[in-house]
Amino acid sequence: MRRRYRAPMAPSEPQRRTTVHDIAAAAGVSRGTVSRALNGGYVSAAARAAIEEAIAGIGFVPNTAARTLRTRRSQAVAFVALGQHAGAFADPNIGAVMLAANAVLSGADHQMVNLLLESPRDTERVARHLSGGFVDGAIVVSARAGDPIIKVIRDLRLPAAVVGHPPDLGDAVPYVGIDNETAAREIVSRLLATGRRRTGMIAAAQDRDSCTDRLAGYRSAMGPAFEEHLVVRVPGHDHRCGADGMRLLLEREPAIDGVFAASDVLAAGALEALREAGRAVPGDVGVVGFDDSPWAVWSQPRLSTVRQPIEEIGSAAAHLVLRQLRGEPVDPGGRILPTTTVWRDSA
Amino acid sequence: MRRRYRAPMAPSEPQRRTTVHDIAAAAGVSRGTVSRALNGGYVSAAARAAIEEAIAGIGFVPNTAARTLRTRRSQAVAFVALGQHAGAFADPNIGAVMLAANAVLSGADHQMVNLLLESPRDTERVARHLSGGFVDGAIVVSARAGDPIIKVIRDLRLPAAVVGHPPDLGDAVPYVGIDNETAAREIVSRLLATGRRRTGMIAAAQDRDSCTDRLAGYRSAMGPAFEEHLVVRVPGHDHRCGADGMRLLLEREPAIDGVFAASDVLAAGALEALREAGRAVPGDVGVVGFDDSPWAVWSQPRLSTVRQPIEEIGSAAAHLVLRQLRGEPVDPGGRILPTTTVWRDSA
DNA sequence: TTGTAGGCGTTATCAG
DNA sequence: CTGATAACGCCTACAA
Repeated sequence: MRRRYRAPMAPSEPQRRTTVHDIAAAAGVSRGTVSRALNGGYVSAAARAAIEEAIAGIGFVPNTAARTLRTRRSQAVAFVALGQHAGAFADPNIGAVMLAANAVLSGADHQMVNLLLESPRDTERVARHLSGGFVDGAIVVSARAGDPIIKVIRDLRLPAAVVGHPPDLGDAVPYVGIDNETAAREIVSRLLATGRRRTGMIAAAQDRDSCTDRLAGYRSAMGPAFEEHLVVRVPGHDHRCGADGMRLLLEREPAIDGVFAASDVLAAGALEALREAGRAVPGDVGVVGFDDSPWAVWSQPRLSTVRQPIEEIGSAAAHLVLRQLRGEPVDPGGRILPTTTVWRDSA
Repeated sequence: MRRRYRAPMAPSEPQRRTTVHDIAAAAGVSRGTVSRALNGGYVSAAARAAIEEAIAGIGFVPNTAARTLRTRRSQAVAFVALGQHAGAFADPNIGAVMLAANAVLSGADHQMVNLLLESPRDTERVARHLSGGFVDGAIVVSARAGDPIIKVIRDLRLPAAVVGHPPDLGDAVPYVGIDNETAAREIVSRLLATGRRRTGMIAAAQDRDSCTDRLAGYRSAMGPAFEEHLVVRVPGHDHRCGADGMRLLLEREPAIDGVFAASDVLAAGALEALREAGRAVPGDVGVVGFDDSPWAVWSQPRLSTVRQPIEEIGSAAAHLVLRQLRGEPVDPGGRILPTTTVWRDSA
């Protein structure tokens, strides 16, 4: 039952909102008293009651901008995601980090604001936001070497924490992450221990520390058996890249019997290519991934992979920022959290 | 090469930042002139040059809080995601909407601020943020009937747009979405046209309009053939729910030869259950999904599904808010964007 | 074209 | 315990 005509909505003129002033007048006290009542200072029971009644009656929400201006604190922390091309927020890892960080910040009564960086134009505007007192601190995820936003944060001395550690990070900003190299070495070693003779790797673009480190771990596990042509590099993290990478690997080394993919989604793509090629997994070829993402459990067969303590990473980053906000000293450098190898059916 | 000892970072005392005042002094002009130079007013070439030099020399970023307080505009728009339990931001649909909205807002030099709502505590704080002049407008995604944040926005008369339309939305907030019912009817009809006799549906929890509408579309396509026991309801959108739902359906109706899943991820789960049960897809059972998400193309076989114009939805929502911000009247009610049926291999 | 001054809504200081 | 009063940093009449 759709109405035939609906008047366009009036151009929204921001209605005047009630202020401390109004509350003070309604309650018959001074603005100072209202402010103290709100922020937990000494206020007589009578005054407090009058103020609460006034607020209940005419409603009141403190103006954030004014409060921020005065106190120099916004009670907000930025969650900055460097999203190149596609959705950084769509990455399940980042989503989980975000959720965990939000929970911690929320508990400390801080608002998490997500800032998405995609274009240079974004960078500039986000830099302005960070500099302009919009937030008290920042958590940065998926930064690459040379990301300008890191420099902005450092110059600003904005309390911050970085998830992962871009090579050029330095000591000015603490970070939290995992030991990608060791984790990769462990799972590859385990794969080799299942009797594989020719094990390759599907590696991703090398502009992020996690990628180089995982490759290093593979190399170290392979030891003298390492051969350059067993490593294919793919541009992105999607299953098509994984499939293409696997096909290339099969071409280069038809006798391949093991594959380490730099992420589960790549491994899932590899499974597809192997299926096409008529190779059995794990019979003919053992496959392992990284991340323990939804792909890992939905794949056929389910992937053996490395689980990162994502939630812990998110909350550690949040705590790192909060600690700085409270003025407590924090050790520079990184917090490395432990990973676990999850052994399933693909190897 | 790890240093053995690193001094803890000094508790960050927010350094004093340079203000218009400083720039004015350095450039030998008044604060008013500096402000005008920044905001495009009449300024002599000489003054402008001096000001720019001063800024280049000592650096300057306008204080957002002060500017917001004065102009009553924050140049920021909230992207509010009602994330129940798990990551709303992990949902690829929401991620894509977000990206598209960000692109539009970014082009209009507005900052998109993501606000994540999970707990009641979040709701309260986010309401405060929206009310407190932190943002000029809001885009709301995945709201359900009765979500308190909608009421907050309505009461505030905050320029906003809702993605999807919770049943109790009313006319105060414009929305943008798709016609779930028609889209569902179309794809189910097409499935039926492949000669299926017993077609069931895996439906999700009914607290969201999209779910009820998709169910309605299925029902309408089925016509007199509709039977209550052919519909199973599952609590969430993950592939396990899909698999469980499919198993239940097989149990209730062993002769089933068609399934409409309310989302691709559910359909993917259904495929798994069908594989277990030894049913061929699409030979024995035809399966269709909804969303055209990554699941659809990675499944074996690839899913026939409904594609939503996600990017258009995101940018339409952003434009809706921007238009209100510019004071232009907008028609209340909804913008319904067209969907397309994507026919692949699963039916 | 430029300088001056008032005020946006809060909180904090300081007398009462 | 409470009430004035002065900032916080910026923009914008208004006057020069």
